[in-house]
Amino acid sequence: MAIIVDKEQKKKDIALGTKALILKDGINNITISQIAKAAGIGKGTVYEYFKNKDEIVFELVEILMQEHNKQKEAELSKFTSTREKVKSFFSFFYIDADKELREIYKQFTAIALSSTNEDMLNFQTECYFLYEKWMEAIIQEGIQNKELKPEIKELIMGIFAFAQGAFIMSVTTNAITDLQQKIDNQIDMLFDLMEER
Amino acid sequence: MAIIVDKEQKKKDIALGTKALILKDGINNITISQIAKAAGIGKGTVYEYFKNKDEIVFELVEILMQEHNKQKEAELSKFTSTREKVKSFFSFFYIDADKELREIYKQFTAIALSSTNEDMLNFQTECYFLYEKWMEAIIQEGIQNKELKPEIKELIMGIFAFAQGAFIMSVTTNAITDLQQKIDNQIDMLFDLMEER
Amino acid sequence: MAIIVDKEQKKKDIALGTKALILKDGINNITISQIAKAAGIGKGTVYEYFKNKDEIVFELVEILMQEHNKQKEAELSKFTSTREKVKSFFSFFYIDADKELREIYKQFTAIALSSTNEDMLNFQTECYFLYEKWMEAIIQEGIQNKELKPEIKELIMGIFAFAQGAFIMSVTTNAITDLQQKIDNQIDMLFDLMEER
Amino acid sequence: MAIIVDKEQKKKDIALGTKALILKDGINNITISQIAKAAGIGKGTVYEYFKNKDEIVFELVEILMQEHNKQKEAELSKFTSTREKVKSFFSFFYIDADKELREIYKQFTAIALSSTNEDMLNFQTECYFLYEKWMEAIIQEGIQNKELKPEIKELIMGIFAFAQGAFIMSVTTNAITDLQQKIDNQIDMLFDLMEER
DNA sequence: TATGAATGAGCATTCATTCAT
DNA sequence: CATGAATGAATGCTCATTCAT
Repeated sequence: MAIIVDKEQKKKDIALGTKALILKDGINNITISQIAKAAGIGKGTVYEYFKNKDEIVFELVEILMQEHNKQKEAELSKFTSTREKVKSFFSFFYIDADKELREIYKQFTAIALSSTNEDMLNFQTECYFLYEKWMEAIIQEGIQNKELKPEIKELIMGIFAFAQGAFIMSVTTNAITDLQQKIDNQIDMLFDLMEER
Repeated sequence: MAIIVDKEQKKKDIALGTKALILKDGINNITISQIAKAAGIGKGTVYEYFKNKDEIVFELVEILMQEHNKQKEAELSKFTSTREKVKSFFSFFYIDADKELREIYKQFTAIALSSTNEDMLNFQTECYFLYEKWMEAIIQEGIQNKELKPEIKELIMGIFAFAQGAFIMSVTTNAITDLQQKIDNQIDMLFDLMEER
Repeated sequence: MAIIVDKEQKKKDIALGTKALILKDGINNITISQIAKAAGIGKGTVYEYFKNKDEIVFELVEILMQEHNKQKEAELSKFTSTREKVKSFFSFFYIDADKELREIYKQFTAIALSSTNEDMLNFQTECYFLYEKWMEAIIQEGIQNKELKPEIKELIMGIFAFAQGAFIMSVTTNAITDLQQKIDNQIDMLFDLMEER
Repeated sequence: MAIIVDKEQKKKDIALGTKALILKDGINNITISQIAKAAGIGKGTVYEYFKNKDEIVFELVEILMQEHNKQKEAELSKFTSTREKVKSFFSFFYIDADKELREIYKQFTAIALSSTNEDMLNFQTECYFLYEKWMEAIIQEGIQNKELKPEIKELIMGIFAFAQGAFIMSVTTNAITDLQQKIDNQIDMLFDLMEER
């Protein structure tokens, strides 16, 4: 009988093993050798689980995202007001607990911007729609609770763009210092418009 | 004196020579050899003008930005209302005429996100402040014209972040289709709040 | 006893399973993984039947050759004249029915030419002698029938070399188009010399 | 001023440097590293002169062939009878002086047989036509000298195939020992048919 | 000042074979 | 008997940078 291995789990282990490497050296500067060593396996073994280097990064981002989403979901359930939920939603961009994930998100965005890879595009689109639906659900709940006026989702989607842009500015310049305040302000401004009075 | 000017001009020529290459193959996929050939000079000569490959990209972006800013300034002077001026300001992110520059901006942003280079950070910060001042001037003018309520610049700066984020989403996903409308809507929404009635 | 037959049969099955792969991708481009999958067994199991990859190819060629020889023998019995028998003998190099086998023979010849393997040499020598004896029997029969003058076998062996060389030229260049005609001509020429008049 | 290098000469030097390696280890077993070392240059430098590994082998074969052809031409001029010229022509396949070249020819044939490369096919076709023309010229001369009956070239071309095939048999089996005699016999037989009496 | 020849470290990927189960 | 997970050696090729001329 052959050795039975939980392939799915091992994939995850390998991918997660790259996390520390990416944080230390950056996605572009890690080698398959390093990945294999970090996972405690041979170089060839990596290719038993992943077709190529890119896929490892994809897997890692997917794992971390799911993990993050689970935590975020729990976190959001603690808040009752929609405003607080939304603020909490975007706290990813500034809270200390998400620092590492943010660093990976940053690097991943860099790859997305320089890549013409179709898979990358699809992956990012999926992510976008996932968060969009999530946010819609939050908003919808707010509307049903009579918290919010039945406004168009366009406005709330604007916060996505704003938060993303503000985050990028904050990491590519020295000009943005109080990212949390900026994001919260924007959310407050929007909610002041959207809330039922 | 003349020689100095020549040297400066040659730097520009070399950098501008890379533009077509970058648009065709991407910054990450062009070689010093190609750059030298495009500029009609030897590979070694490139290093007489630039310390390394990155600097060439910096120079190019700087040149293009200045050029773009000059055009934008002329363009803005055509509009009388502040709202139109601001809309025109952000039209960079969608008008066809800026397509090429946008592609380079995209790639440059990717570099900025993955680099930890101090020069890069400073360059981006400078750019940010330049545009911030510019926008402030526009807003200030609107206030003096009694067009706008003396609102905080924070709001208008929000559009920067929004536009940047929306742009990045539009190029990294398939989810954003009507970028112009989204940006214009956001501006309109903001101006509806800010305008004197 | 039954088990031994089974083992021998399984070896054949595995080897025959590679045939389609070789025709599709070439001997040099197929992997043990593919071979195992084609045979419906595990990679490790392949090594229960063969010492290494080369041996599988040997086995296949041997099987196909025997198969081919059996068919050829039946075919030859249909002809009464020695000339026709000889022509039929060499038809391997051009008839459509042997196209696949020819492709494998071609690839096998490439291996033989680049290998210094002793087994390979012996295998090829055996094959040579087998065909030589066969041809001798045909010629001998022709002599006994008073069809042929008791000529030296050298001449007829020359056709072997000719046919082989012409075949190789036909597959390594674009210069040889009518291989059948060329081979038949050569045989006719030789028989015109050899036949009793 | 740049360093002036005779690129064409250096290409030749690099290619010729691989000759000993090929004879020692075989074309398939030499690495770019070895080639570079043999040429006394860096690995990268090899790629300044050749697009890939295959091209180096092509270059070598071309050089050796031209060299061989030059010698052969001189050699042939020493003979007056067409029969001797033709025998000398095919002596390549057995004389000791061409042993090395023959080894390379053998390996190159192996590559040709296993490759589907278009360039290889064209190269081989060119070679074939070159030798065909050459042989035609020799035969034509024999006809004009009234040495030969104005026979079809087909017959003489048959020797090409024969010699090639006999050579391949001689190196892939242990069955052919007196290759020279076999080839000479075949030529004699043909000339006995072709000569004016 | 200008050149371009030379470099060599660096890296992703493949695959025949082994061996623990 | 059968397996398939694990391996790691092996290799072609790239390219920013240097430096002799």
